[in-house]
Amino acid sequence: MDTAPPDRSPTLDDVAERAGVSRSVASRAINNVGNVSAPKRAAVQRAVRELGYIPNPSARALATNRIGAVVLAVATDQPGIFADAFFAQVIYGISVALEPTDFTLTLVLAGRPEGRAKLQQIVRSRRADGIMLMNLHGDDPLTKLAEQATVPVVYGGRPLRGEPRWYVDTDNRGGARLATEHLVEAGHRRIATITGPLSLEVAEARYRGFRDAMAVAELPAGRVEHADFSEAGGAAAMTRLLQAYPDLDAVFAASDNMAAGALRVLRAHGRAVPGDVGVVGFDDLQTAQHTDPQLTTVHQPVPALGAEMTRMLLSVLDGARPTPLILPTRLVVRGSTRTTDRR
Amino acid sequence: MDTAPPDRSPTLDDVAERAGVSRSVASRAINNVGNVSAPKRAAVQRAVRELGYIPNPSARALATNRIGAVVLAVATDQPGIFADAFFAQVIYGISVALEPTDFTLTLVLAGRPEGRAKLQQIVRSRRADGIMLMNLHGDDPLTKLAEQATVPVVYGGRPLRGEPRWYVDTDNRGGARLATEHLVEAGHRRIATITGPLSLEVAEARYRGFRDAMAVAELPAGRVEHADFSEAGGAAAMTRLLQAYPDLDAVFAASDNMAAGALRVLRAHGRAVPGDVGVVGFDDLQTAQHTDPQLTTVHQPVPALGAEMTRMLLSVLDGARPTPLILPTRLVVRGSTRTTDRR
DNA sequence: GGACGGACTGGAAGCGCTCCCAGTTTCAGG
DNA sequence: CCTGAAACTGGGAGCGCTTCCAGTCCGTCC
Repeated sequence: MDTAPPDRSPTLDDVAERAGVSRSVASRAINNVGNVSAPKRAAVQRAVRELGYIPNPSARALATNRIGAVVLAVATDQPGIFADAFFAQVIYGISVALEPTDFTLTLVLAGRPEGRAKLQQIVRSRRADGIMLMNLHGDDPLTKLAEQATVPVVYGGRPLRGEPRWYVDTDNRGGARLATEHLVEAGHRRIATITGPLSLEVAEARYRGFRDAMAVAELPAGRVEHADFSEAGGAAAMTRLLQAYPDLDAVFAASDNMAAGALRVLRAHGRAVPGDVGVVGFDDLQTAQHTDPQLTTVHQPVPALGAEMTRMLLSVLDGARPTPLILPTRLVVRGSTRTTDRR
Repeated sequence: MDTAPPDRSPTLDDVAERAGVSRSVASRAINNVGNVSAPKRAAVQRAVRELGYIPNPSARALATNRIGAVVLAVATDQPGIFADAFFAQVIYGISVALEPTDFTLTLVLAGRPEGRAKLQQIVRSRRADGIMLMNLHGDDPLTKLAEQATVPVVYGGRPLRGEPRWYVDTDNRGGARLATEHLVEAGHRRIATITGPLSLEVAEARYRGFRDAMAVAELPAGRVEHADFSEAGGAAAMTRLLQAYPDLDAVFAASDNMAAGALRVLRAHGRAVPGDVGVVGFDDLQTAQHTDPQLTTVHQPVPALGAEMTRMLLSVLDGARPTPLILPTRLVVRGSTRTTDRR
């Protein structure tokens, strides 16, 4: 018997020996780089199959300085951000885009200092070939880390200041504008908005889109409360809005969660939706379909966001120099807004 | 000037040279293994600091055959499973538990064949030191993979058949029992249930808990429809239930999403909740608070599930032999059930 | 004072792979 | 039949780290 010892997984040398070629030829055959004659290539492939050979990634990484991993870093310290499906959907998109490749996804929650340190460690020690960075707040120290990184960084959403070289974003401004225009068309005039935290570019952009539409419609855009994208925050903001502007007849909430909170408060105050007050959200997460009435909202392609970030990063790693990408949004009309002008 | 060339990150040799010791001593000092005198240890630490030395993980992995990564594999092919926050919460728990360690989290969606192949690749090539495996269906081929794996596998939830050596689960049966008992105590007698797919142990366990409680209360447990844990599936099942058992006065749905769907159908059929029909869900995800009325449900500690899986895996990697862990559930009473017996 | 044991040390051998480069073979063209 | 270029091959030098082990140094005890 000359079967390989079963307690050790086969190495490239084993493959080479079995195929009757040198290690270099085996390596070249396996990696599909040139200069291997057809018969030897076939012999190597056969040996690989017979031995069940799998290259050792550590050894390969050591030799090539390429790891075969990308990291998704989410810059948040609040568990709440993981309370809805947004990031799950992003991750899903990334995973699908990564499937046909040999890359692996590493996940880092870079909110709290420990997580940041970890990300820094990963980046500095080259445990990943590239970074996807999401949810940066205005003055986030991660921006610096990203700038100094020796591996490419693709942003998901833009940071508040500066324009990174590579990013994928959603058309937040356009979407917010769409939502507001929809309310205007339905005959609403005293439209309020609940924004997200303005230290987030996405919140800022949606607020700007709201003001764009209001300006075009020549309506006052002063009915504003700020919240934190959460249901509770939305509810609190709605309460404040009702107190400050009891005459409001519509609300554009910059997230579905906040819209859900607003809906709850409106019902508690006896305001009918959409009869008395129209409500539009943003995101089109599952939540939007669970509210009563179901939420008219702006759909953004969340898995596509993850997938496109991944594709962009991979193309950069591949030497390409892609341009930033803005994904489209669209309005999904459900039950929380009237579709016809009643006045 | 004899500063290190800036284009190359410092290696262990650089550290050793600067500290005036040999590479071996430097290595031992850095890894805190014995036989290094105090002054040399201090010298090494100083050199590490001054040079900003970070060990190269690939080289270390190659030499030690330990990678410093664990993988979370989610055995699903439906994007829907990522539509709610469940897995996001698990991931959050894992990340937090991993933070104080040097381990990194790799995520694999092992639903579709490509993903499975990838997981297999990762396991066989030792790209990870251990696996956390979730959401196994009854006859999932991954079970085999897990059995053959040379690295430890911790299950999140039990597989339908067999009892793995290491797992963390939620007390699904007890929770379902709690939920059903609650309905019984509120005076309901014609209680139906909407189960999850019974190829999932979790669905099976919750169904069993329901029957447990019904048996104790000496009530018939035949009002049953099966669904897929989703909102739409829950709605469809509710429709079927109403048709088959128009007299039902309560529903235990095995997930919040299905309960939300049930709620929607009940309202459409003019059944008041909780007046005419009491509804209890399971999970206590965010959804449960967004429905109208808010959902009485069984709370399960999802981040803790992730965290405990992680801790268990790490302890196994550390040589310990922990026993399986069942996390407690508790009933959260909200608006979808009456709290007092009205009859 | 010499021998012995324990604490340290550092040279060197890998871990498994890639890739440079020198050498060999092949073959077309003159 | 010879020459030179092109195609292919395989030896070997790393990549940066851990760890075995033989050796050195020291203090101590008889």
